Amino acid sequence: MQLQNAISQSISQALHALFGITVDASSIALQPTRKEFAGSFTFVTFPYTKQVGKGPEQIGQALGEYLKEHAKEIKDFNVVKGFLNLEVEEREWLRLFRGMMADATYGHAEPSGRNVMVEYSSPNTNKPLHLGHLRNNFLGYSVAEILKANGHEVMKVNLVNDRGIHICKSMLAYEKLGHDETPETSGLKGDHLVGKYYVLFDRAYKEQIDALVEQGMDKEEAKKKAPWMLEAQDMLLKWEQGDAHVVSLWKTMNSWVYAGFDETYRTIGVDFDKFYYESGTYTLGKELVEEGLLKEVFFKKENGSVWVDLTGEGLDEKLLLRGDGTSVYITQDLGTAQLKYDDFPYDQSVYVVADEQNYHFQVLKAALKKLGKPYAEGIYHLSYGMVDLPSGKMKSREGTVVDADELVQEMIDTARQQTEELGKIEGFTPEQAQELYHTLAMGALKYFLLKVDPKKRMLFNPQESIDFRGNTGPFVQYTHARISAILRKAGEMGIKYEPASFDNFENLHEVEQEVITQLVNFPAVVREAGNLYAPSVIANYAYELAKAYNRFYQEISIFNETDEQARSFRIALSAMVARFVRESMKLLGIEVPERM
RNA sequence: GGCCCUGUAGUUCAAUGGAUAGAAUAGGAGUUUCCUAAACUCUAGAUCCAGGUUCGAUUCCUGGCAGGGCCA
Repeated sequence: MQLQNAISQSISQALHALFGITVDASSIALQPTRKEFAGSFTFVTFPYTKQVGKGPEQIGQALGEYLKEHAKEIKDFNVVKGFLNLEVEEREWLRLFRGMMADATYGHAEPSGRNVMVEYSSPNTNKPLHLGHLRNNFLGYSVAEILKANGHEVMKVNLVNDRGIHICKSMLAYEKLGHDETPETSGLKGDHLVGKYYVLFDRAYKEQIDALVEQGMDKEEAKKKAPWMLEAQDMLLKWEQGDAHVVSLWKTMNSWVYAGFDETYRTIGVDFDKFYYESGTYTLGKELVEEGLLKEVFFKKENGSVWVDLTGEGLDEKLLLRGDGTSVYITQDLGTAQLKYDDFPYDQSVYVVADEQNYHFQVLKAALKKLGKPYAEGIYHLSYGMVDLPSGKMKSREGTVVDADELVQEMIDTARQQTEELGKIEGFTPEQAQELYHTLAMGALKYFLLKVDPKKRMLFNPQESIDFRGNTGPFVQYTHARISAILRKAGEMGIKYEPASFDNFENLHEVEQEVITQLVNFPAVVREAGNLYAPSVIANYAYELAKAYNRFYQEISIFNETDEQARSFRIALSAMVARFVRESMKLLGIEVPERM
């Protein structure tokens, strides 16, 4: 990065010296040179033709000559149309390379002094996690890691949706049909056990609706009048009144679910600094509504309901509190935003929530702004699209969901099968092999879900989507394993590769320079990923780096090299690639194996 | 009906307004006495449509079309 800044500076000077125009160096953008042309960085001259009063080629030529003469970093140049391609001196690449070797925190920003809260996962407690939750969890965890690397203080929180009609449905079905079965007696993971009763409720509920419709009732009416629905609603009421029996059942069933979630979270490698529970937050927000009325930014309608007028913001009028004084979703979200801010005064609050809530978050942010809350501006909805299956949309009630636990297990089985077919587990203990399968499975899955722009819907094909070849997690992991083998061998042979061991080395191969170019990009990539909340930027980088290295690995021999300086340099280069691959993958929540 | 998001090779994904639109996979042709072939090399194949802004548009604007979502 310092290299690009230096070159931009030189171009700025050249523009002034040659043409007498003043262009700030920070506004001079360089782009990577396309690989069919010689050079590393390209400066586009088209935008300056009017100011300078010369043609794009002329400007390029003049700039190139000036830079070759005056800028010590520039070795040579060529001009193609309005594109000035600049070649960088080899010793400059090596200087940069030595610089990153000496800097253990290369790519990590200094502490920013900013607090960022990242809320993600936020499951319902009536059923187990599915594929869509995995996208959420991986995104949230990765974004948190990326923000940390950008120097922010990060708090990861999980707002568990542990109350409401949905959990009452599971509870009711359990009371009717459960026969006191427990995770222990059934052998089912707690969240799956509770999920089973959610499905059973739905099945019975549908039958009851059908029966009522057959008796001549209107379908909408039947949905409201079905006996189990009435009972579930009654149960919710009792829960709110603190009924001992209902609360006790609720606690028991939730504890099963939490045990199940804990296990899944551990398996997929995500964690949280703090949990919030909706049962503790659902009454919040009413004070803020009152505050809004006092400040006259909210208003009351005749029936007593409270609204906010957001038509000035391009939104609608939005209900904040019902006429009978009961909350709607947005009410508690207002209160929870305040609670979170009181707990951890944040500059940014990231909500990792599916894109069906886009409108909801616009309203939340706008309403908090109306209230004049200092934290409103920092609210950011990290919206992501659904994960579709080849058969279409996942629907939990129709049983077309991909269960998270099952999917992870299938991935592990696939990893085992592939590894065994390739005969790659010689010398592994059974425990090591198991660990490797898990690492590969999670690497494939996380990489697959994170390499895509979050806001796009994505397609998941269980048969085809998870590959271990090409642009995949295991490809990147494989690169790390290869390098690990090289470093082990270097260790066995007692070969040193600290900077002093290649002091006089200077003849860089093209592929070696390519690799260094990728390495140099690392800090800018981390920053960009942080600014955009985009793990995909990191994933693409890790892939490009691994690919550049594999090309190098294929073309250039390390241990057959007779020049000791060159050999040491190549080992050092490999070690640096391994380091950035490891760090990039860590930002995605993916581990890398020493061998595979 | 109003608002929001998305449309790129057969398929799954890339591309701060820049060059001949990149990858992967599937297809075709190769690379193994040499550090791990889960790799590498070559080949063929795409911007939903119509306008506009610009030296230059996959990208920005307008209007369609298609898919998805939200609000009544």
